[in-house]
Amino acid sequence: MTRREAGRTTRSTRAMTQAQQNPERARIERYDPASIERGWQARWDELGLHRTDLHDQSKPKFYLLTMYPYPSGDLHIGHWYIKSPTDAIARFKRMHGFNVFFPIGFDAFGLPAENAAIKNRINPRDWTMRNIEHERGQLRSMGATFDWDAEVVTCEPQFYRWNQWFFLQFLKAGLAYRSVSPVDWCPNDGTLAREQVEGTDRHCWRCGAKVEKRDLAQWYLRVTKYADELLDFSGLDWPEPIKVMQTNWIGRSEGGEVEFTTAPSAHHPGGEPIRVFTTRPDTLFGATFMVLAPEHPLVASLTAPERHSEVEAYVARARAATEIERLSTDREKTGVAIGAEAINPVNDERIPIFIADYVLSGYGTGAIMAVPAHDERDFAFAKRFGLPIRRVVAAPGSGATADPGAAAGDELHGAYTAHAEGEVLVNSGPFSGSTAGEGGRAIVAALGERRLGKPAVTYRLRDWLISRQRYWGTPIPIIYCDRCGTVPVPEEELPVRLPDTVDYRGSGVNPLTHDESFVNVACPSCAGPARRETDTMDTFVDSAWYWYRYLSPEKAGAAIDTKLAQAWTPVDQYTGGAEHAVMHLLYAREWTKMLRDCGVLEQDEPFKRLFNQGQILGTDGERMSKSRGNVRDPDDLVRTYGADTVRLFLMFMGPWDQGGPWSESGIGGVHRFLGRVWALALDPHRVEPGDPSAGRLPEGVDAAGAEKAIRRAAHQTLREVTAEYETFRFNTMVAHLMELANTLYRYRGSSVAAGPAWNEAMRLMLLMLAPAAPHITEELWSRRLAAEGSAWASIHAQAWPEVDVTAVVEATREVPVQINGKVRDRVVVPTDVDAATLERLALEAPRIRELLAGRTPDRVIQAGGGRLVNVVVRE
RNA sequence: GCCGGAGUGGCGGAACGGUUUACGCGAUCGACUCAAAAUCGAUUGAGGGCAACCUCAUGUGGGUUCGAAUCCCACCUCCGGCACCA
Repeated sequence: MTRREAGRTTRSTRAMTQAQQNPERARIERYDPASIERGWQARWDELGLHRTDLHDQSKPKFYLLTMYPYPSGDLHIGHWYIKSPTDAIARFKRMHGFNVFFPIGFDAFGLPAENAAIKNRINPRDWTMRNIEHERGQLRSMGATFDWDAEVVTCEPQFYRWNQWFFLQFLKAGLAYRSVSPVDWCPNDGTLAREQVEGTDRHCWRCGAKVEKRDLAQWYLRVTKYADELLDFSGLDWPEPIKVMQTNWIGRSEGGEVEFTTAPSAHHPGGEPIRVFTTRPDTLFGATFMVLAPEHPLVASLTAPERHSEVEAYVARARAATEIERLSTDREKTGVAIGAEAINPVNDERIPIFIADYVLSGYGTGAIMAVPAHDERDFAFAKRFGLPIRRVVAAPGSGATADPGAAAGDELHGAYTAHAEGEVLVNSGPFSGSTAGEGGRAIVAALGERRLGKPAVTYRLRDWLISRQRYWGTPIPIIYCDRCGTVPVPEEELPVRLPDTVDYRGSGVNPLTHDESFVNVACPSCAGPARRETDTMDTFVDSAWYWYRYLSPEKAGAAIDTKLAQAWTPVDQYTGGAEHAVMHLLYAREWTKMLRDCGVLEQDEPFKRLFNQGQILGTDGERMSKSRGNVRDPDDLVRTYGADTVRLFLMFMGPWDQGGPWSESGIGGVHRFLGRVWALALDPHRVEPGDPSAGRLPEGVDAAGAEKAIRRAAHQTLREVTAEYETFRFNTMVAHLMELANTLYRYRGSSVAAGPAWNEAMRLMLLMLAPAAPHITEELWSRRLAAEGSAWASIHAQAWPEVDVTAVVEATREVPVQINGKVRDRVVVPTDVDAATLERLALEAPRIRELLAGRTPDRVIQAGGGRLVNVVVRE
């Protein structure tokens, strides 16, 4: 026992003795979190209570992961909202005998560091490291049981070298590739990351300039390969909304691919195939024009000479327009004819070809057949440009028939897109008259025979663009040589380190591009002069696998200790915000699948169970952010109330998955509750002067009855609270503990106070509260042990208590009696009453007899095995 | 526009189809105190009644049921995501 411990024991023993001898006068010290929390945090650290032996097989493992923070400088109350309940889960699981691994780290690469560096002329690394140091202190002040030995900081070369190594594996496996594509570009600051483009008008976050598109050679990861597999969530216990969002993001769409050909003309020989993707092959006869994306590769060669200037102007305009402008549905359709025609393979009809920005180059084939009668967008375009509209699907009984003249498009006020039962094809040559479903399949089959069409599936999911024109990220390990082309950096030369000195030249341009010592390098293959890739990786790369690195953060020979990964992953429980639904959480799944395909891992999925806590907003209802000035600093709250109160308040506020605007009006109530627990534990005999019934047992209750009631309350609470921890219903968990405290308060100062039942209840109270409020419970636990003369042992190393079912049963219970569904009386009956007796007792209840006034009930219903009786009587 | 989620006291929120409003905040009153704070106790959905009690209330309107905050249909509002994806 340490000196401090010894001192504490003497003090607390003395306080208790005084209280027992002189209940009227004795005053215990008040609950003062500041004087106990630091001490216990240091003690836990010393003892290594939270260091996990990953090789310990004697206990079942539990990998608990919470999303690591970005070190922006200050954690706000929202971070605590995620982390303190998660820590309670860790402690709860440990008390259940699990070997819990609960690591933490820092998502240390990213834009704010560079932004601050440019503004304040400091190195992004120094800025980041200083913030991390500060946040470590904040996280420790919370009293969380993070295993700091496993900490991972992603901007360290020992971490990011493995990003590079993975990239090289992906390159070998054909999962990484380079391609020219349009990226967001700011005229002042150069290329922007996706998150640097703000607002619906898509402006640069730093200078406010309009962002446009530029073609750049970029590195991609071939994640679309996993589209179908990513749609499979079987075996994952994830929130339904996240699964829905990912499913929509992946956007699988089934249809057919149809090959049109270009018609010969004065400037073009024709015969060039143009493939289109459609989900409505049944409407093929209704195609009256074709639209290509402005970026479609055939646009230049197909455009008629006299149309060139107009087409080029349109393409340039489409390129400059912001994406939102382009994609906005309420904007009027624009486009130009390119002076060429396509031939529809089903009827050899020649239809004009347009380019229009409502057709996207990145989806399907970048070309569509336009069926204005059955597609709203095509309809709007046709109306605008005066193009024919031909109806080819008719609802039964609509009057439209196979007769071509009967269904002129002019009659339509909008596209007919509904799918009515039994709708049939019209104006569709040999397919007219068949139902839409059959006809569609028959059309695809007919085209298939001529090799002009086939069933096809497309996805909205795109490959992952990982190139960022930024300094503060993982350098992409590639060298460009004039003689050898694109050469990967040899694995043994990893890591490609970020240079320590950074010269921003006062602008946002990637400083790596003008760092000669970084850029100039000898080609690994021919030793001639070559240049390094200066792009770095998206920071979502780091978070796509960081939890594997926690298992062996120092390991030098490999990214992941595969043995430990096999034993410890997938993660059993992941907690974090839903804002990462389709970014981080999807990238993480993709990365694990890519690692599996490269033979690094065996598992298919990273996170078995996921929980999304709600988001704490500012008092203004907006997202908390420094720039809005609405962040709440947890340090202040901890100074005022102590970490236990803050932790408990965050759990008590409301359902964990809900969040909402920050309001601390109730925090005093939670603090008061802990003060009451403190008083119950240390001063059970006190008689409050303000309570007329204080110090006496409730009317008509003897000591034995009181003890029984106390035990019942304690064990009932234990039953509820255990279930609530398991299902993360922390708000009602706290409420139940408050109720138990209220119950005990009724017996405070009475003859049963500090008696056997009371002591048992207090023991359970402390154990139940321990995961949520670890400091106060540890303090009271240690005093309790000292008072008993037992050796100290941490409350957090205790086993979770068992419910004594015999304590919970009651001899009698109260049953509400309803007449026609309205409660009119209650009867007290033996717990084991049979249905017939219950009915008789219910009908004999005074109010019931009075209200029935001699009438015979039509029915008597007993609900829930006799928990309620409803007497039905007709008026 | 499409896809999710949510609407319960003055407020945060409880409630396996079965006693609506647990727990907490706030408010009012009382005890302790010279006083205040802290602490302790009581009351607190709305309306009516001296009372015991009665009536009405879970966004709106219907429905199913002995019984609906809960299930079904239609609508309104708020929050989140996607947004011309052929």
